[in-house]
Amino acid sequence: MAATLKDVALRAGVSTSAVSRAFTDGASVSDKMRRKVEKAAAELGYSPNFLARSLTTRRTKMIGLVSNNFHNPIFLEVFDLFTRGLQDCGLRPLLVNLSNETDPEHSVQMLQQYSVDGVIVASSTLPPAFSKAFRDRGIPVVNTFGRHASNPDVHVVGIDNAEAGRIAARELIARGYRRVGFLGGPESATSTQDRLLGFAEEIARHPQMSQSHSFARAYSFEAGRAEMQHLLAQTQTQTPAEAYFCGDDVLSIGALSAIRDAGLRVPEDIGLIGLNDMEMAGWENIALTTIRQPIRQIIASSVALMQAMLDDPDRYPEARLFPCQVVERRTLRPRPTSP
Amino acid sequence: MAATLKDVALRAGVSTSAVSRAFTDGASVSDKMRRKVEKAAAELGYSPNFLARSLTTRRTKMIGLVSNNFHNPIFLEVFDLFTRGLQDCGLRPLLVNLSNETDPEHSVQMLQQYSVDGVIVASSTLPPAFSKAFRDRGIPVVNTFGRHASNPDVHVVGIDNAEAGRIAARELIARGYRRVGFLGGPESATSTQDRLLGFAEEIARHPQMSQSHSFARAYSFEAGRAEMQHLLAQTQTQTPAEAYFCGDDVLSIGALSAIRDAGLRVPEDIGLIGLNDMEMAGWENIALTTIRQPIRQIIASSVALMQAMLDDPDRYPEARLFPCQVVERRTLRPRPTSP
DNA sequence: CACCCCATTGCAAGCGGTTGCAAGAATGCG
DNA sequence: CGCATTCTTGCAACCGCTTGCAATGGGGTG
Repeated sequence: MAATLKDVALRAGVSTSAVSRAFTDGASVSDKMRRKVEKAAAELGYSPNFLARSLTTRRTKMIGLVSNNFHNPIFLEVFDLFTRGLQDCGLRPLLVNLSNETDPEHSVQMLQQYSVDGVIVASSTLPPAFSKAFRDRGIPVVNTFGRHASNPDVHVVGIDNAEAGRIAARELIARGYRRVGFLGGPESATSTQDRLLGFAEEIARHPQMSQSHSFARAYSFEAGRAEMQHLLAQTQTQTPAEAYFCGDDVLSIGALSAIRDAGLRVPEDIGLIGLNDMEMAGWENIALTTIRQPIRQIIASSVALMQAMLDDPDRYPEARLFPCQVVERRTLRPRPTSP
Repeated sequence: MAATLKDVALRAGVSTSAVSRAFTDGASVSDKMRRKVEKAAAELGYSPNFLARSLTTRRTKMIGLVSNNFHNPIFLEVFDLFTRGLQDCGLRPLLVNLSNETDPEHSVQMLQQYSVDGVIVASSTLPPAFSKAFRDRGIPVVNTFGRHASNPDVHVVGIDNAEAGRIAARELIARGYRRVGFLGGPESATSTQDRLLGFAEEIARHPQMSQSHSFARAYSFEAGRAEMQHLLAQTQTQTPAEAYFCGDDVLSIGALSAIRDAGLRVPEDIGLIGLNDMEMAGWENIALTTIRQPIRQIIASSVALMQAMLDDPDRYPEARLFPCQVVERRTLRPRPTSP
């Protein structure tokens, strides 16, 4: 079918090694030889087979990109940035969707069988043990959006989720809210746990504050909407919060929709603060006050870290955390003007 | 590093062929042999190297998944469905982001070098010639969301875009609009061209109707919003349309935001009909009337077609088109009640 | 001109598997 | 029990490419 090394060698009247070297930069080849080979290769439309090459070089330049979050639009940007970032380094993402995978171990094995050079786990809802499984098999792994504390064995890039929770809490406190709620993603996600932790801890430091917690079943609009509907339906039995910190913008936007459906106003009746600052958060009819997670930096850093690990797989694991900032729009009431 | 075939053979005291066969289903091996091999393999933690295998079998089970649309949330669902669909067939998507690739030819070559078994081009904004380039190199290709007419050489799965344009036109006509507008995606996209074609053609059949056309620079919220702002700003110099057919829901939603920002109401002042029926279209505060594109079916069919082509690469090219339906919500005024 | 050095080239042995072929083992039949 | 037939198994070549090693040859030096 396609021309092979041997075909080119034959045509150029040289050895296969010569051809191989002509296609390897940094190899020892004379200019004359290279030209001769390139000519023959061009005539045959030859280009080297990466997979055959990888057999001896032990480098496939393929990176497993694993996620289970295909319902949060921010992940479209995540995939965009990752694929472009990897491509720019000459790496190829092998995408793995773990959404309804019963057995993550299966994916670990599969990626190993494809000899990926490394794996990026882009998720905070997959158990830390999953990322570790790669490391245990000697495959470099970066857990983007992961939890650093629980996983000292694995490289983590993301934000300090507990700190993000604290920031949200401080923001609500500063605006004079008293009864606040945490509306998180799945309770099993490390990001949810940590955001809750920081949030609850900070609120608890202020005796005048009261707090309640609830969790959406996924990081998605629908889940956020459903959970908020649920909260609003309970108002007979318990007092609703004056403002909610939602564990992600998608949850906030879902919640916003539920609140408006119920005939309530934001921020007059209920305040909301999200996390991420997704594109939509800035839309006129949403105008979500949120905590901005620096996605571009996080992903650029993840890719750079992966590259570094390809050179030195035994690199000492590190956590790269990026600071978050509040982006004020119009879903929280204004801070009281100082007297 | 990892155990190889030979290691297992040695340990089990059998030939490498035996081990190879034990891991190939349908191969001629006795149960006893298989058990013996499996035992040794388990002890060594062996699993076969797919890439080495592919060298002789000439099947990598990798499928190039190429797109350039990373700003339309519908594509998150597209990726979700594709990755799961492919995984369920034991295929692995190698994701290629062509967003700002200067030279698509480069990607064609790269995918060839990785010996993908086939390529799915999920885009209507890439030139048909791109899909054809794969076919010309003997790589099975499916162009999902592609244009069938212009590309009789390539398998296409999607909708009949011209018909979708006609449906939109009929819908606007039936609701008594007179001055209508087409607000499409990039003019170079085949989907835009065809939707416009059908739309314009149908409108032109009604002498009482007038139409205008404009194009957003991309299929994204921002682009739709910008283009609508532009249209609204022109009202001094020309009469705006009473209703717009937007070439995609993201454009509609962007346009909606621009219209509301301008202090106008939908559908009272301006009507909108979109295309896709993305999740968000159903949200309470959007409630977009739109033409539903059956994404799940389209993608399931694309994957099935790809599978069929792996068995028979010379399969005669076909176009699989799925019908669209209008989903009525609240961005068009009601049909006049019959007298 | 003899000698040494180094850049270039080819040889051949892999990388981790698969597979056609032929020999050996097991099975069925009369 | 003998023989034909079907299963199993191992051998060895090969998939397409890389690379250590040794051989070649050209150029510089004294």
